[in-house]
Amino acid sequence: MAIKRKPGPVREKRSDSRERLEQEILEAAKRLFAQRGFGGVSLDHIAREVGTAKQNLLYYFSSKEALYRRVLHGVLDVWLSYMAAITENADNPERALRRYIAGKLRFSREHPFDSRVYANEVISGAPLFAQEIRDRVLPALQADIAVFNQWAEQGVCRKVDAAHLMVILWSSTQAYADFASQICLVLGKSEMEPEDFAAGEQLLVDMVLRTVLRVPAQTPP
Amino acid sequence: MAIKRKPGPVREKRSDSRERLEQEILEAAKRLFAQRGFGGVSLDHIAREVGTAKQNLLYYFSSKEALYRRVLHGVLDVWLSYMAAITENADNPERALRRYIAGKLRFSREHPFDSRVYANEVISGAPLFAQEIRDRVLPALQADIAVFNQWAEQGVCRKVDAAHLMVILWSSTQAYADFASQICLVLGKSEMEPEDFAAGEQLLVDMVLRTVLRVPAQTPP
DNA sequence: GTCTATAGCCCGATAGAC
DNA sequence: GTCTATCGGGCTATAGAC
Repeated sequence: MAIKRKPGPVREKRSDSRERLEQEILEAAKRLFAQRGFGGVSLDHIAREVGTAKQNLLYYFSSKEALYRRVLHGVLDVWLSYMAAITENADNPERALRRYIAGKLRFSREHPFDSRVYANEVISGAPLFAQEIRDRVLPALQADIAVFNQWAEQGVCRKVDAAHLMVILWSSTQAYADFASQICLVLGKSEMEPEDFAAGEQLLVDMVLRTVLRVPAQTPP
Repeated sequence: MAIKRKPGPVREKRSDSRERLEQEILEAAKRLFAQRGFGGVSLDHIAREVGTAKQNLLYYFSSKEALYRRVLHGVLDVWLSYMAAITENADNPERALRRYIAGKLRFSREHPFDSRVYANEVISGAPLFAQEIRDRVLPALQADIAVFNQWAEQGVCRKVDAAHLMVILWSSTQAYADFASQICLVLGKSEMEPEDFAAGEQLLVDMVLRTVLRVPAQTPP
């Protein structure tokens, strides 16, 4: 049966398994880079984690740095996918802020390794990442800032320094992933539970709404 | 003159120069560990930075890890020295919070490398540092939390989740050191200036006082 | 696509002259 | 205390058999 040897299905199968292994490599690399940083991880570590040899990693990725860049790129995809709440709810400041904070905290809970890889790279001065941050993160942040300023102009919100508000929102939500080990020590737990994220979210939402909204719309004393 | 050869002065001189070089090594190591993490720095890098050979580093410090531990210990000394504002002003919540935030932001501005070394270590799960955090940071944090709860009991402040408030204060102030490269991109500057720290401080103080104090005591609309 | 083998380099650490 | 020399090992990356 010639059909079995047709390029189509065969290529597809190969491509599928190739893609699956590639994905496994990227996941393992992400976890290790998150924990030890680029310089603290060897291709050998990553290869052992996925049960193959390091030479195979260099078949799928042209170099260690190329692998790291692919990890960074994927991290940014995930990061950005959690950040659209403000522009999507530009007609409703309270809902926009609530959803933005909830989304960023969900990102920290569901993707702690992505968060830490991103943090490591930014702390290092983003040597390999500055351009991608400029091209993909900055436009999103500036759109958010524009929405804040629009709210202030329309008089529906108090005028706040939107750039610094974004810094505070971004860093405090990200802390629940990046600094989890320290938060656990403070809370006296071995790992954070859903109610801890909920408590952080409630406080942060409270702080932001009190500061930004003209009409106090929420929580009891 | 035998006095010149007396052990006292000679030892003191040797000890002084030894201490000076030791301090130079620690400073250079701190800067490099802050930027690249433990695994991303070699003894050679550090030695070149202070103009000596790596073998000399191993004369002053018994191993790379021992050097790193000494850096961490020094970082914690500095970090803690900026954190006493709350317990020192337990009689005046507004002043305590204003000074705490100002102090932590001053730490970020004056000691960005210390801040980043600390952040790197915590992101990695604090493998070498958990004990020292438990022994030195936790007591300070718990004392602060106790002061918050005391304020709430006395009725001078609203009841807030003090642990999560500390997380937000800590992470957002630290962001001005750790994530400076990204904040600069957002602000469109090559480096942050005093007025940027002032703007962040003003917003954060505003948010915290609005949330914590019963009597709105400060800023205009 | 996955193996073995290996080139070529850099690493942390030690030994010993001075 | 600082130097040269060097060990043993791990590193990224390449070459080539299968």
